[in-house]
Amino acid sequence: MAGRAGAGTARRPALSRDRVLRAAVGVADEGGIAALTMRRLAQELGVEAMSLYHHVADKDEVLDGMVDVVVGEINARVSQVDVPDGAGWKTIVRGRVLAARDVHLDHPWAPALIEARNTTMSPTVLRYFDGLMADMLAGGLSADLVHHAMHALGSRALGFSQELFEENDEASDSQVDAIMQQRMADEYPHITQIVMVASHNGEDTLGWCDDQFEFEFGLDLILDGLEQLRTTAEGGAA
Amino acid sequence: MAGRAGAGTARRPALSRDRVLRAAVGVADEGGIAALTMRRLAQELGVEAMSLYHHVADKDEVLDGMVDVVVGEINARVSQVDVPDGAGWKTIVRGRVLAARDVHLDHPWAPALIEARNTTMSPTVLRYFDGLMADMLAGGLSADLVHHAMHALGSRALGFSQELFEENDEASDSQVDAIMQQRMADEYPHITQIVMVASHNGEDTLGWCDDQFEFEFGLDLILDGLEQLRTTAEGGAA
DNA sequence: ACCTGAACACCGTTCAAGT
DNA sequence: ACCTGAACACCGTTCAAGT
Repeated sequence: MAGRAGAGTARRPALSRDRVLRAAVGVADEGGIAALTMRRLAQELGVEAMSLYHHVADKDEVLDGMVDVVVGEINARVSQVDVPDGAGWKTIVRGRVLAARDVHLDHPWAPALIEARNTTMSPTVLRYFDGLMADMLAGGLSADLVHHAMHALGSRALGFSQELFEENDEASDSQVDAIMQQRMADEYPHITQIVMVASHNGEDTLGWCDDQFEFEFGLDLILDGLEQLRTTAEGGAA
Repeated sequence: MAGRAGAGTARRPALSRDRVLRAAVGVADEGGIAALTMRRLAQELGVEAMSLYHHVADKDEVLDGMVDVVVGEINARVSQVDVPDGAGWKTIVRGRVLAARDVHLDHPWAPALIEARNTTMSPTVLRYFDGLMADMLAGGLSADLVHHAMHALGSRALGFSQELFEENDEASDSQVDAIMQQRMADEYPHITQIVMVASHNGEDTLGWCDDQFEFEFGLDLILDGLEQLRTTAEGGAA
């Protein structure tokens, strides 16, 4: 239709903030967040590094924008989750949060980035939180309790919890294991005991945690606690 | 006693791994973690940057070491907390965790660093966790439940929770506020409602969260939930 | 208007020397 | 053995110039 090049037809899609951010997410998905340099990002877009600065102020804006892209995906997915008609607030909130968690599985760098920069005030994030709070208020929690609930959930509200026991690739070195295990048993008997029980329950000694189960366990613990506060005193802890 | 210089008397304390790490903590306490460069750290110690590499392999080792220093402080403080004699496991664990939290107040960079690098496997951190698990096991929680409990606590076990609603300095710009508040009320009605209630309860609109209260609220919610699981079915969630 | 090349000020780190 | 100076390979970013 349009005659001038780059009007609507676009031979190569013109550079834009949106395209920059999406490319950044792609780079991070492939190579991790450390692989994301301005030069690498430019290369991905077939352009010189300095061209990026016409669409984003600096790298910080790129990082914030990436969080926005991910939370945007979360919002999209959350709005598709259909809830059983008579579902209680716990079920609804649970569904939202687990949907959010699913998105993070595609972007393993996202949780750390969300925490590192405190991107809480972007419209995308605010929209997500607003929806979550709406569900709780509709469920009969007082405004006060909803406030505390958000704090109690912390990053769980956004679908992740910092895994303090991350997979440690080096740990599978089995020569060290034999010696280490004895050392461990001596010096940290209680950790050892817990690890033993956990590994009897399921997978092997290392990489022994079912992350999905543990996430849901913690989430349910908090939601159940909140429900109990709702039905009794309301507002204060303990 | 010793004749040779640098044996025990030490005119200027010789460079050592320990002195490097302590200096690093000092730099981060003053200027934040971003201020910590190898060159700045060397300068702090009155030495050339490259001298550091005789005591630490690289910057990563410095960062891991800093976490160790902080968790070392936590262990020191935790061991001083005296518990009332007939105290239950909840009180004991609560006391440990809140003592840990106190330490982080001196090192605001530490939580983010602990999460960024997964320093869970250092002896210092393992000792802390072992003690925490010991308290729970002694309190009658099954090994299985202790395992889930650690996951549910997440970073709270180490005395912090990522504040998703961090203080935002810029937000105090009151010219923007008037317009923003209306915008906020329109677009995010539930957030607005919760903020209003919270600000009526105590301090002003912004910086409206009592972090200490919220931390204890979340902690108690989890501990109470665990106690309930202990006294009933044990082991599984929900 | 958008994009570029060269350059600047900074990193962490290596290497060959110094004592 | 410990420490140093110069250098290398990378950053993010600025600036003057191209079209």
